[in-house]
Amino acid sequence: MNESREKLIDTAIMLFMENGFHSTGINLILEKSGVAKKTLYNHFKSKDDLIVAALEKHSGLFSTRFSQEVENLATEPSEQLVAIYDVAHAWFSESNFFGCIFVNAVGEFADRESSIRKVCMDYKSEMRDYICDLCRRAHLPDPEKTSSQLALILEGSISTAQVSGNPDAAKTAKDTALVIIEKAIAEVAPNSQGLLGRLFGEKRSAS
Amino acid sequence: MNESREKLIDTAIMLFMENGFHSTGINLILEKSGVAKKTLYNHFKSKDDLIVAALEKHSGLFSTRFSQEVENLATEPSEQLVAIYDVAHAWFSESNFFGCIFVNAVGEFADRESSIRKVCMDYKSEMRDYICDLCRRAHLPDPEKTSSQLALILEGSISTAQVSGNPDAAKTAKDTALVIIEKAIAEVAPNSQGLLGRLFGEKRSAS
DNA sequence: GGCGTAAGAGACAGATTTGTCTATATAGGA
DNA sequence: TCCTATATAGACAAATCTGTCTCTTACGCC
Repeated sequence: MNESREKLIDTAIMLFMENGFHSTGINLILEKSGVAKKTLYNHFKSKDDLIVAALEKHSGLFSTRFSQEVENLATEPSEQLVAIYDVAHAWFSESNFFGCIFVNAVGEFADRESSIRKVCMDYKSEMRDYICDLCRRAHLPDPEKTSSQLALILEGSISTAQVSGNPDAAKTAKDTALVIIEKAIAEVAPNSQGLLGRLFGEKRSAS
Repeated sequence: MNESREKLIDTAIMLFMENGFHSTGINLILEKSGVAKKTLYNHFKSKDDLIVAALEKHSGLFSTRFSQEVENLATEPSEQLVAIYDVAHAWFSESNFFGCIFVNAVGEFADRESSIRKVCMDYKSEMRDYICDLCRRAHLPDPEKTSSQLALILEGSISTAQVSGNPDAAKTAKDTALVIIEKAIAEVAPNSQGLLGRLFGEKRSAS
């Protein structure tokens, strides 16, 4: 149901990612999606309304896809925390990687009260909550703090990969995250070097 | 000399930061700067040309201002590495903080061959080189790697503060950077806990 | 004083933008 | 079969954008 509405949103988010929001005209979205202009304004009040809907759908889709791929790579929560950065590396390597669409959106719509901005804030909270949940299940002593740090590292790798065009920013992020996670684990179990060695030993000797 | 040219660039970069590039029209720049349209196109070939010039000037200005403020806060290179995130916190707290203009620019101009993009890549290299130099002077064992990590953490705090509107992302970044720096120092001098305690002890007990 | 360069002020062209409106076609349910 | 949504197709209005061009003013230099 609402097939044309979904096609509009899907086409729009793709074009917004590639060329930005202001730079992408309504007419291009219509042409690429094969939908009539009347239909667009039948579903959406304005272009901004379409932007909000597109960001909202992408937020949900991306979050679930991301956590799904993390779960595909690892089962233990502590391993999943590290796998985040492997998923990020795969993402950065995609030909249609253009950075975080939500950060890009905030760059174009600075108005702090805009609903566009609100979607972006919500998405970032969601990602941090997801990481926080993993920290909790990994029994890290301060999940709130550690998840803020790990989310910030992920954020940094996205921007760095976007500007430099080099996916290896994810590897730097992984190295950094490992140090943070190791330190957090060491705080709650100072003499569990065996566990650490089993989980991360091969990574540390490789670096 | 070239007073109107500089006024154009200064006005443009301010408006680009606040409202984005495509969203900021030539006419607004002219009105705010009090410069005639003829003069603009006398100095610049096109709007894109003005954008490049504005980004280039801002790159130099911001880099020197940033390192200057770091030097004002600390003298020892190892302390300066940490002070970076205090300077960042002050920056995030400014009323006219709109994230990293270079990341925002890449978000709007995805073309990898564009000269706009090139300026952004050069700026990020410059910042990393600056941090790398500090790492070297702090005698950290692997300045290339550590500076990549510290630059990535800084990058993450910028995006996070931009989207959330909360300057405290700089504090999270500082905590994270401290762990990375401590670990790097521990590698080159495993039993210098006294030095570490003197440098960072009060920070650790506060966290 | 005269001259030439640079800038102010803004009309104008041409392209492009968002959004509205009309006319037409199509598909599903009563 | 007919009726009601919903879709297409696209002309059109009104605003806005970049970039050009003309006319006038002002300032520095010889």
